Amino acid sequence: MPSTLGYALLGLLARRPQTGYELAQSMRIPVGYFWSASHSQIYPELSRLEADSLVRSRVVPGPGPRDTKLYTISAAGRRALAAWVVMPAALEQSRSEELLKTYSLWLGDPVGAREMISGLRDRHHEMLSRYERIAAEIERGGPLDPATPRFFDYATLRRGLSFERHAIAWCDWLLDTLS
Amino acid sequence: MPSTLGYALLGLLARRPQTGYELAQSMRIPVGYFWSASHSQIYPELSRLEADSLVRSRVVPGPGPRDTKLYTISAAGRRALAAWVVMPAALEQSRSEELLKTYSLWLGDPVGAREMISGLRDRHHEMLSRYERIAAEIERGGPLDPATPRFFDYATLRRGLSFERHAIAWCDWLLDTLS
DNA sequence: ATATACATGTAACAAGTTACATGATTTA
DNA sequence: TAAATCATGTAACTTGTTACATGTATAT
Repeated sequence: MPSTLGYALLGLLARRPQTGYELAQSMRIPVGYFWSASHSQIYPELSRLEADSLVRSRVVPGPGPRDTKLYTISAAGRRALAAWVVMPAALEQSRSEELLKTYSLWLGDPVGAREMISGLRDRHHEMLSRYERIAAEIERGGPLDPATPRFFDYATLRRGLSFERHAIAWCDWLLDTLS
Repeated sequence: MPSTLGYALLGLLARRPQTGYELAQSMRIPVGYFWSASHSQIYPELSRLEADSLVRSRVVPGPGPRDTKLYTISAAGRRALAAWVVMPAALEQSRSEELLKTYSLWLGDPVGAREMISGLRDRHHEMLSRYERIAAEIERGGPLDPATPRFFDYATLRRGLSFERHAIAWCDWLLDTLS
Protein backbone atom coordinates (compact mmCIF):
# COMPACT_ATOMS: atom_id res chain seq x y z
CA MET A 1 0.00 0.00 0.00
CA PRO A 2 1.46 3.33 -1.08
CA SER A 3 2.09 6.14 1.37
CA THR A 4 0.16 9.38 1.09
CA LEU A 5 3.02 10.77 -0.98
CA GLY A 6 2.65 7.76 -3.26
CA TYR A 7 -0.98 8.68 -3.88
CA ALA A 8 0.03 12.28 -4.55
CA LEU A 9 2.42 11.06 -7.24
CA LEU A 10 -0.18 8.70 -8.69
CA GLY A 11 -2.59 11.65 -8.81
CA LEU A 12 -0.13 13.67 -10.84
CA LEU A 13 0.72 10.76 -13.14
CA ALA A 14 -2.98 9.99 -13.68
CA ARG A 15 -3.19 13.36 -15.43
CA ARG A 16 -0.14 12.95 -17.61
CA PRO A 17 3.13 10.97 -17.73
CA GLN A 18 6.01 12.89 -16.19
CA THR A 19 9.65 12.44 -15.26
CA GLY A 20 10.81 12.47 -11.64
CA TYR A 21 12.22 15.91 -12.22
CA GLU A 22 8.95 17.24 -13.57
CA LEU A 23 7.06 15.70 -10.64
CA ALA A 24 9.41 17.43 -8.23
CA GLN A 25 8.76 20.73 -10.04
CA SER A 26 5.01 20.09 -10.03
CA MET A 27 5.04 19.58 -6.28
CA ARG A 28 6.76 22.86 -5.52
CA ILE A 29 3.28 24.27 -5.80
CA PRO A 30 1.63 21.69 -3.59
CA VAL A 31 -0.63 19.11 -5.25
CA GLY A 32 -4.20 20.25 -4.73
CA TYR A 33 -2.53 23.27 -3.05
CA PHE A 34 -2.14 21.16 0.09
CA TRP A 35 0.57 18.54 -0.41
CA SER A 36 4.22 19.24 -1.17
CA ALA A 37 7.38 17.13 -1.27
CA SER A 38 11.02 17.51 -2.23
CA HIS A 39 12.89 15.54 -4.87
CA SER A 40 14.77 13.53 -2.24
CA GLN A 41 11.46 12.09 -1.09
CA ILE A 42 10.04 11.69 -4.60
CA TYR A 43 12.74 9.59 -6.29
CA PRO A 44 12.73 6.75 -3.74
CA GLU A 45 8.93 6.77 -3.65
CA LEU A 46 8.79 6.40 -7.45
CA SER A 47 11.02 3.34 -7.16
CA ARG A 48 8.66 1.83 -4.61
CA LEU A 49 5.64 2.55 -6.81
CA GLU A 50 7.40 0.88 -9.71
CA ALA A 51 8.33 -2.13 -7.56
CA ASP A 52 4.62 -2.43 -6.74
CA SER A 53 3.74 -2.14 -10.46
CA LEU A 54 1.61 0.93 -9.88
CA VAL A 55 3.74 2.94 -12.31
CA ARG A 56 6.07 2.05 -15.16
CA SER A 57 9.07 3.96 -16.42
CA ARG A 58 10.94 4.18 -19.64
CA VAL A 59 14.23 5.93 -20.23
CA VAL A 60 14.08 8.79 -22.69
CA PRO A 61 16.88 11.16 -23.72
CA GLY A 62 16.16 14.59 -22.20
CA PRO A 63 17.44 18.04 -23.05
CA GLY A 64 19.78 17.84 -20.05
CA PRO A 65 23.00 15.88 -19.69
CA ARG A 66 21.31 12.87 -18.16
CA ASP A 67 18.77 10.44 -19.50
CA THR A 68 15.43 10.96 -17.85
CA LYS A 69 12.92 8.39 -16.73
CA LEU A 70 9.40 9.07 -17.91
CA TYR A 71 6.87 7.58 -15.50
CA THR A 72 3.42 6.41 -16.53
CA ILE A 73 0.63 5.23 -14.22
CA SER A 74 -0.43 1.59 -14.75
CA ALA A 75 -3.97 0.23 -14.78
CA ALA A 76 -3.31 -1.16 -11.28
CA GLY A 77 -2.09 2.27 -10.17
CA ARG A 78 -5.26 3.89 -11.48
CA ARG A 79 -7.39 1.33 -9.66
CA ALA A 80 -5.47 1.82 -6.40
CA LEU A 81 -5.88 5.59 -6.67
CA ALA A 82 -9.59 5.37 -7.52
CA ALA A 83 -10.14 3.15 -4.47
CA TRP A 84 -8.14 5.44 -2.19
CA VAL A 85 -9.90 8.71 -3.07
CA VAL A 86 -13.31 7.44 -1.98
CA MET A 87 -12.09 6.00 1.32
CA PRO A 88 -12.88 8.21 4.34
CA ALA A 89 -9.95 10.58 4.88
CA ALA A 90 -8.08 10.28 8.17
CA LEU A 91 -9.15 12.93 10.66
CA GLU A 92 -6.47 15.53 10.37
CA GLN A 93 -5.15 17.54 13.23
CA SER A 94 -3.71 20.33 11.12
CA ARG A 95 -0.61 21.61 12.83
CA SER A 96 -0.10 25.33 12.67
CA GLU A 97 2.93 27.05 14.06
CA GLU A 98 1.25 30.41 13.74
CA LEU A 99 -1.63 29.34 15.96
CA LEU A 100 0.80 27.84 18.44
CA LYS A 101 2.62 31.16 18.64
CA THR A 102 -0.69 32.94 19.07
CA TYR A 103 -1.48 30.65 22.00
CA SER A 104 1.47 32.07 23.93
CA LEU A 105 1.33 35.58 22.52
CA TRP A 106 0.18 37.07 25.84
CA LEU A 107 3.80 36.57 26.97
CA GLY A 108 5.39 38.50 24.10
CA ASP A 109 5.83 42.24 24.09
CA PRO A 110 2.77 43.97 22.56
CA VAL A 111 4.61 45.72 19.74
CA GLY A 112 6.36 42.54 18.64
CA ALA A 113 3.07 40.65 18.90
CA ARG A 114 1.32 43.09 16.55
CA GLU A 115 4.22 42.87 14.11
CA MET A 116 4.12 39.09 14.16
CA ILE A 117 0.42 39.03 13.35
CA SER A 118 0.67 41.70 10.71
CA GLY A 119 3.57 39.79 9.10
CA LEU A 120 1.31 36.75 9.02
CA ARG A 121 -1.39 38.81 7.40
CA ASP A 122 1.00 39.95 4.70
CA ARG A 123 2.08 36.44 3.87
CA HIS A 124 -1.47 35.16 3.73
CA HIS A 125 -2.32 38.06 1.47
CA GLU A 126 0.51 37.18 -0.86
CA MET A 127 -0.72 33.60 -1.08
CA LEU A 128 -4.24 34.83 -1.72
CA SER A 129 -3.08 36.99 -4.63
CA ARG A 130 -1.24 34.05 -6.13
CA TYR A 131 -4.33 31.85 -5.83
CA GLU A 132 -6.52 34.56 -7.32
CA ARG A 133 -4.28 34.80 -10.38
CA ILE A 134 -4.49 31.02 -10.84
CA ALA A 135 -8.27 31.09 -10.37
CA ALA A 136 -8.66 33.78 -13.02
CA GLU A 137 -6.57 31.66 -15.37
CA ILE A 138 -8.70 28.56 -14.79
CA GLU A 139 -11.93 30.52 -15.18
CA ARG A 140 -10.70 31.96 -18.50
CA GLY A 141 -10.60 28.38 -19.78
CA GLY A 142 -14.37 28.21 -20.13
CA PRO A 143 -17.09 26.32 -18.27
CA LEU A 144 -16.01 23.69 -15.77
CA ASP A 145 -17.28 20.15 -16.17
CA PRO A 146 -17.34 18.38 -12.79
CA ALA A 147 -16.14 15.13 -14.34
CA THR A 148 -12.78 16.51 -15.43
CA PRO A 149 -9.48 16.86 -13.59
CA ARG A 150 -9.65 20.59 -14.32
CA PHE A 151 -12.80 20.91 -12.21
CA PHE A 152 -11.01 19.33 -9.26
CA ASP A 153 -8.04 21.64 -9.74
CA TYR A 154 -10.54 24.41 -9.35
CA ALA A 155 -12.26 22.76 -6.37
CA THR A 156 -9.03 22.44 -4.39
CA LEU A 157 -8.02 25.95 -5.38
CA ARG A 158 -11.32 27.26 -3.98
CA ARG A 159 -10.38 25.74 -0.66
CA GLY A 160 -7.01 27.51 -0.83
CA LEU A 161 -8.73 30.81 -1.57
CA SER A 162 -11.16 30.31 1.29
CA PHE A 163 -8.38 29.30 3.66
CA GLU A 164 -6.33 32.42 2.93
CA ARG A 165 -9.33 34.73 3.11
CA HIS A 166 -10.38 33.48 6.50
CA ALA A 167 -6.79 33.62 7.74
CA ILE A 168 -6.62 37.28 6.70
CA ALA A 169 -9.98 38.06 8.30
CA TRP A 170 -8.76 36.47 11.52
CA CYS A 171 -5.51 38.49 11.48
CA ASP A 172 -7.55 41.66 10.94
CA TRP A 173 -9.88 40.82 13.82
CA LEU A 174 -6.94 40.09 16.09
CA LEU A 175 -5.05 43.26 15.17
CA ASP A 176 -8.21 45.23 15.70
CA THR A 177 -8.97 43.70 19.07
CA LEU A 178 -5.41 44.03 20.32
CA SER A 179 -5.42 47.79 19.83
CA MET B 1 16.98 25.80 20.83
CA PRO B 2 13.78 23.92 21.56
CA SER B 3 11.77 22.25 18.82
CA THR B 4 8.27 23.45 18.01
CA LEU B 5 6.95 20.81 20.37
CA GLY B 6 9.24 22.23 23.05
CA TYR B 7 7.60 25.63 22.62
CA ALA B 8 4.17 24.02 22.80
CA LEU B 9 5.09 22.50 26.17
CA LEU B 10 6.57 25.77 27.39
CA GLY B 11 3.32 27.47 26.37
CA LEU B 12 1.32 25.06 28.50
CA LEU B 13 3.71 25.31 31.44
CA ALA B 14 3.70 29.12 31.26
CA ARG B 15 0.03 28.93 32.23
CA ARG B 16 0.42 26.51 35.09
CA PRO B 17 2.84 23.84 36.34
CA GLN B 18 1.86 20.36 35.16
CA THR B 19 3.12 16.80 35.21
CA GLY B 20 4.15 14.99 32.03
CA TYR B 21 0.96 13.00 32.25
CA GLU B 22 -1.20 16.11 32.50
CA LEU B 23 0.65 17.70 29.59
CA ALA B 24 -0.05 14.62 27.49
CA GLN B 25 -3.74 14.87 28.42
CA SER B 26 -3.77 18.61 27.66
CA MET B 27 -2.38 17.96 24.19
CA ARG B 28 -5.06 15.47 23.24
CA ILE B 29 -7.08 18.55 22.44
CA PRO B 30 -4.36 20.27 20.42
CA VAL B 31 -2.67 23.28 21.98
CA GLY B 32 -4.25 26.38 20.45
CA TYR B 33 -6.45 23.81 18.65
CA PHE B 34 -3.64 23.28 16.15
CA TRP B 35 -0.78 21.34 17.77
CA SER B 36 -1.00 17.86 19.19
CA ALA B 37 1.55 15.32 20.46
CA SER B 38 1.58 11.93 22.15
CA HIS B 39 3.17 11.06 25.48
CA SER B 40 6.02 9.21 23.79
CA GLN B 41 7.09 12.48 22.22
CA ILE B 42 6.41 14.58 25.30
CA TYR B 43 8.49 12.77 27.94
CA PRO B 44 11.81 12.91 26.06
CA GLU B 45 11.16 16.53 25.09
CA LEU B 46 10.59 17.46 28.75
CA SER B 47 13.99 15.91 29.57
CA ARG B 48 15.61 18.02 26.88
CA LEU B 49 13.89 21.18 28.13
CA GLU B 50 15.11 20.39 31.64
CA ALA B 51 18.66 19.74 30.38
CA ASP B 52 18.50 23.20 28.79
CA SER B 53 17.21 24.69 32.08
CA LEU B 54 14.03 25.97 30.45
CA VAL B 55 11.91 23.96 32.86
CA ARG B 56 12.49 22.46 36.31
CA SER B 57 10.86 19.41 37.83
CA ARG B 58 10.21 18.17 41.31
CA VAL B 59 8.95 14.76 42.27
CA VAL B 60 5.60 14.75 44.04
CA PRO B 61 3.55 11.75 45.19
CA GLY B 62 0.54 11.42 42.91
CA PRO B 63 -2.74 9.57 43.26
CA GLY B 64 -1.40 6.81 41.00
CA PRO B 65 1.11 4.09 41.88
CA ARG B 66 4.07 6.08 40.59
CA ASP B 67 5.60 9.30 41.75
CA THR B 68 4.91 12.07 39.28
CA LYS B 69 7.21 14.82 38.15
CA LEU B 70 5.68 18.26 38.34
CA TYR B 71 7.24 20.54 35.75
CA THR B 72 7.53 24.31 36.15
CA ILE B 73 8.73 26.79 33.54
CA SER B 74 11.91 28.68 34.47
CA ALA B 75 12.61 32.37 33.93
CA ALA B 76 14.88 31.39 31.03
CA GLY B 77 12.05 29.28 29.60
CA ARG B 78 9.68 32.20 29.79
CA ARG B 79 12.20 34.46 28.04
CA ALA B 80 12.81 31.87 25.30
CA LEU B 81 9.06 31.50 24.73
CA ALA B 82 8.45 35.27 24.72
CA ALA B 83 11.20 35.69 22.11
CA TRP B 84 9.87 32.85 19.95
CA VAL B 85 6.26 33.99 19.76
CA VAL B 86 7.13 37.32 18.15
CA MET B 87 9.50 35.83 15.58
CA PRO B 88 7.95 35.55 12.09
CA ALA B 89 6.31 32.12 11.81
CA ALA B 90 7.69 29.77 9.16
CA LEU B 91 5.56 29.76 6.02
CA GLU B 92 3.47 26.68 6.40
CA GLN B 93 2.40 24.46 3.60
CA SER B 94 -0.51 22.87 5.41
CA ARG B 95 -0.81 19.27 4.30
CA SER B 96 -4.32 18.03 3.87
CA GLU B 97 -5.13 14.48 2.93
CA GLU B 98 -8.71 15.41 2.18
CA LEU B 99 -7.66 17.98 -0.41
CA LEU B 100 -5.23 15.50 -1.92
CA LYS B 101 -8.05 13.01 -2.30
CA THR B 102 -10.21 15.70 -3.84
CA TYR B 103 -7.49 16.40 -6.38
CA SER B 104 -7.91 12.90 -7.81
CA LEU B 105 -11.61 12.55 -7.17
CA TRP B 106 -12.46 12.69 -10.89
CA LEU B 107 -11.10 9.11 -11.01
CA GLY B 108 -13.35 7.74 -8.29
CA ASP B 109 -16.86 6.50 -8.88
CA PRO B 110 -19.39 9.37 -8.50
CA VAL B 111 -21.41 7.76 -5.71
CA GLY B 112 -18.34 6.98 -3.62
CA ALA B 113 -17.02 10.48 -4.28
CA ARG B 114 -20.19 12.08 -2.92
CA GLU B 115 -20.08 9.82 0.12
CA MET B 116 -16.46 10.71 0.79
CA ILE B 117 -17.20 14.44 0.71
CA SER B 118 -20.34 14.11 2.77
CA GLY B 119 -18.41 12.07 5.35
CA LEU B 120 -15.89 14.90 5.49
CA ARG B 121 -18.71 17.35 6.00
CA ASP B 122 -20.03 15.32 8.91
CA ARG B 123 -16.69 15.19 10.64
CA HIS B 124 -16.08 18.90 10.19
CA HIS B 125 -19.53 19.54 11.57
CA GLU B 126 -18.75 17.46 14.63
CA MET B 127 -15.58 19.45 15.23
CA LEU B 128 -17.51 22.69 14.80
CA SER B 129 -20.05 21.65 17.43
CA ARG B 130 -17.29 20.80 19.84
CA TYR B 131 -15.64 24.19 19.26
CA GLU B 132 -18.96 25.99 19.66
CA ARG B 133 -19.49 24.38 23.06
CA ILE B 134 -16.02 25.49 24.16
CA ALA B 135 -16.62 29.00 22.83
CA ALA B 136 -19.88 29.28 24.76
CA GLU B 137 -18.05 28.20 27.88
CA ILE B 138 -15.30 30.79 27.42
CA GLU B 139 -17.83 33.53 26.68
CA ARG B 140 -19.77 32.67 29.85
CA GLY B 141 -16.59 33.58 31.76
CA GLY B 142 -17.16 37.31 31.27
CA PRO B 143 -15.38 39.96 29.20
CA LEU B 144 -12.09 39.03 27.57
CA ASP B 145 -9.02 41.06 28.34
CA PRO B 146 -6.52 40.89 25.43
CA ALA B 147 -3.59 40.73 27.83
CA THR B 148 -4.58 37.42 29.39
CA PRO B 149 -3.94 33.82 28.35
CA ARG B 150 -7.70 33.33 28.27
CA PHE B 151 -8.08 35.86 25.46
CA PHE B 152 -5.58 33.94 23.36
CA ASP B 153 -7.38 30.68 24.08
CA TYR B 154 -10.37 32.41 22.59
CA ALA B 155 -8.39 33.84 19.66
CA THR B 156 -7.06 30.44 18.59
CA LEU B 157 -10.49 28.91 19.10
CA ARG B 158 -11.98 31.51 16.75
CA ARG B 159 -9.59 30.30 14.09
CA GLY B 160 -10.76 26.76 14.68
CA LEU B 161 -14.38 27.83 14.38
CA SER B 162 -13.68 29.72 11.19
CA PHE B 163 -11.68 26.83 9.76
CA GLU B 164 -14.48 24.33 10.31
CA ARG B 165 -17.16 26.67 9.00
CA HIS B 166 -15.25 27.26 5.79
CA ALA B 167 -14.58 23.55 5.40
CA ILE B 168 -18.31 22.83 5.74
CA ALA B 169 -19.24 25.57 3.28
CA TRP B 170 -16.74 24.12 0.81
CA CYS B 171 -18.14 20.59 1.21
CA ASP B 172 -21.64 21.96 0.64
CA TRP B 173 -20.56 23.81 -2.49
CA LEU B 174 -18.83 20.73 -3.83
CA LEU B 175 -21.76 18.40 -3.11
CA ASP B 176 -24.07 20.90 -4.74
CA THR B 177 -21.93 21.31 -7.83
CA LEU B 178 -21.34 17.58 -8.25
CA SER B 179 -25.07 16.86 -8.49
C1' DA C 1 33.06 34.03 -15.59
C1' DT C 2 28.81 33.08 -13.16
C1' DA C 3 24.46 31.53 -12.30
C1' DT C 4 20.56 28.88 -13.48
C1' DA C 5 18.23 24.96 -15.38
C1' DC C 6 18.51 20.28 -16.20
C1' DA C 7 18.44 15.44 -13.86
C1' DT C 8 18.85 11.75 -10.46
C1' DG C 9 20.20 9.90 -6.66
C1' DT C 10 22.10 8.98 -1.40
C1' DA C 11 23.08 10.21 3.53
C1' DA C 12 22.27 12.22 7.78
C1' DC C 13 19.16 14.08 10.63
C1' DA C 14 14.67 15.65 12.80
C1' DA C 15 9.99 14.87 13.86
C1' DG C 16 6.05 12.07 14.61
C1' DT C 17 3.39 7.52 15.29
C1' DT C 18 2.62 2.98 17.04
C1' DA C 19 3.86 -0.63 19.87
C1' DC C 20 6.16 -2.46 23.98
C1' DA C 21 6.81 -2.46 29.05
C1' DT C 22 5.33 -2.16 33.96
C1' DG C 23 2.02 -2.14 37.69
C1' DA C 24 -1.24 -0.10 41.39
C1' DT C 25 -5.90 1.90 42.18
C1' DT C 26 -10.48 2.91 41.17
C1' DT C 27 -14.93 2.19 38.77
C1' DA C 28 -18.50 -0.60 36.55
C1' DT D 1 -13.37 -9.68 37.44
C1' DA D 2 -12.63 -6.78 33.74
C1' DA D 3 -11.74 -2.30 32.11
C1' DA D 4 -10.28 2.33 32.68
C1' DT D 5 -7.31 5.70 34.89
C1' DC D 6 -3.06 6.89 36.65
C1' DA D 7 2.08 7.47 35.36
C1' DT D 8 6.47 7.26 32.96
C1' DG D 9 9.43 5.65 29.99
C1' DT D 10 11.85 3.06 25.63
C1' DA D 11 12.03 0.89 20.93
C1' DA D 12 10.96 0.42 16.28
C1' DC D 13 9.33 2.46 12.48
C1' DT D 14 7.61 6.04 9.12
C1' DT D 15 7.75 10.44 7.23
C1' DG D 16 9.85 14.66 6.02
C1' DT D 17 13.94 18.06 5.63
C1' DT D 18 18.58 19.47 4.63
C1' DA D 19 22.88 18.50 2.92
C1' DC D 20 26.00 15.97 -0.09
C1' DA D 21 27.32 14.34 -4.79
C1' DT D 22 27.85 14.74 -9.88
C1' DG D 23 28.17 17.08 -14.28
C1' DT D 24 26.41 19.32 -18.89
C1' DA D 25 24.10 23.04 -21.41
C1' DT D 26 22.40 27.50 -21.71
C1' DA D 27 21.58 32.23 -20.65
C1' DT D 28 23.42 36.68 -18.61
